[in-house]
Amino acid sequence: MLKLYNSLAREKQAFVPIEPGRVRMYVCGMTVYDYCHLGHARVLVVFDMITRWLKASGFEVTYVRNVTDIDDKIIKRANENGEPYTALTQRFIDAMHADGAALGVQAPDHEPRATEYVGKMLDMIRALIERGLAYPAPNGDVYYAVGKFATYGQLSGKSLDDLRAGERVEVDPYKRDPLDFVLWKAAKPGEPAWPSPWGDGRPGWHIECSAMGSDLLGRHFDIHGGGQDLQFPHHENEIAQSEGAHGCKFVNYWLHNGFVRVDDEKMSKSLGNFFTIREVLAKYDPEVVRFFILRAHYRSPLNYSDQHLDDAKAALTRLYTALRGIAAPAVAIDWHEPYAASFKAAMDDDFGTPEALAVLFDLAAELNKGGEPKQAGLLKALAGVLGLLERAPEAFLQGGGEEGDYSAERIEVLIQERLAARKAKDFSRSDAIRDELKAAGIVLEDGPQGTLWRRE
RNA sequence: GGCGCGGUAGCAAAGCGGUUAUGCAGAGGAUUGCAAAUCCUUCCAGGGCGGUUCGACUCCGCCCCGCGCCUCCA
Repeated sequence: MLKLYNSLAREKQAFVPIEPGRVRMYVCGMTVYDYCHLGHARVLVVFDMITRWLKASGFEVTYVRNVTDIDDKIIKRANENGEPYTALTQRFIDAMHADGAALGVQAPDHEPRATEYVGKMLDMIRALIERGLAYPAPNGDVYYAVGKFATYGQLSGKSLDDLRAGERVEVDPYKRDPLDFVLWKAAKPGEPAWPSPWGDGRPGWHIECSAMGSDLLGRHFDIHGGGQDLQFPHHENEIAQSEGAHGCKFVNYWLHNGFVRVDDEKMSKSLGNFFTIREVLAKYDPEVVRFFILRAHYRSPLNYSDQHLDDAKAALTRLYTALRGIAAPAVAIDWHEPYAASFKAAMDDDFGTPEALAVLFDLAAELNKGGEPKQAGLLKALAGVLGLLERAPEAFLQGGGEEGDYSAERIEVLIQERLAARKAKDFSRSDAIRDELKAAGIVLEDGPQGTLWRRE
């Protein structure tokens, strides 16, 4: 039985889908005005892992991850670059897809873009006004009247009074309550705009997810996810909009992943302490990055540093090393088999990937003691559920690092030369060859089946 | 100020009221021409103070420290 931590209830709960056997999940994706950083990588990988586990558990999953392709920062960046905002967003959507694919992230079933849903958003805003939950202001903006939504604050555990006490934003004079948020933003001259009953403008940020979620998954669906920083105000406002406009429960389970940190501080655009996925992939194998992310529990903070990536690489190397030289058969997982059962128990407990990975290491140790090929198949199958160990071991072990002056062919030639030297008991020559390769980051390992090599 | 999360061995990171987490690093041994990989053995824990309990890293309270949200943010 899958249990997951529901931010709305602030506790782990048994997962019961609305429709038996089916899961409908929405995750807030990226605002596309720059390259994705590691924090974005975490959202991509974590919810990919969650989707894979739901599917492995037998659910049919509909996974929606949106793209915010219109907002202030996009307009600003496009103006700075002197290009149409659509050119900017398309470029970074393409980059995001490339980064995600590198990290082994499967494409969501739907990837709606905000600009495609302006009509649906206007419908919702209209409904909110009719229900007395929103009001147009004289400046052409439309605001949500937070005080009219009785349960506002349910997700973030904040009361309106507390929020007012902590208010530190300049108050918009057109808002009836400083905490009211914008649904529709009047366009300034020259800005991208769509026609509306309240004048030309563009949607506020929060309304897009309400509109896209209900359109693709229905007004009431199972899981809504995103980074912890979206819990308030974004997700709180989504609830107010969706439940306000539709008059029914919006989402049953809210999932929030923890931050990636640098020097114990949140990695973020505003702090400027971020590393893009591409920067990291220039130094580390994408699977190492994926492993690094899954090695921590999805709700825990994850500190980024080269040392931690090096650790992840060493750990992943151990798994691939265990599989080396074994013809692993394709195995259909029997979830009653002891290792598989432990793995499942870990994953069913709020997606406990650290413990699930520990099971893989136990299996690898078993394999190293002379286990059967079937166990190698099981190791690959279980790891595959997490999107790991899907390559041939040699491809991982020999693929890392820079090729430099040593191609695989050149290394083979040197190995043969060393072999001949060893046969002739010319150990100084054979050691010289190994030292030469070692200096280039290539390790030789003599075994019963001959000499194997890998890049460090 | 309000609300919330966390402090585990050298580093990273989990579960668990009593039994080896796991990976890397360290020590000893096996193996190896030498190595590497692997195996065996082993060292190193649970911020502080109280409480509950036969027994707490695990539950409760207080304190200290760190972090997050309350403003765009994954």
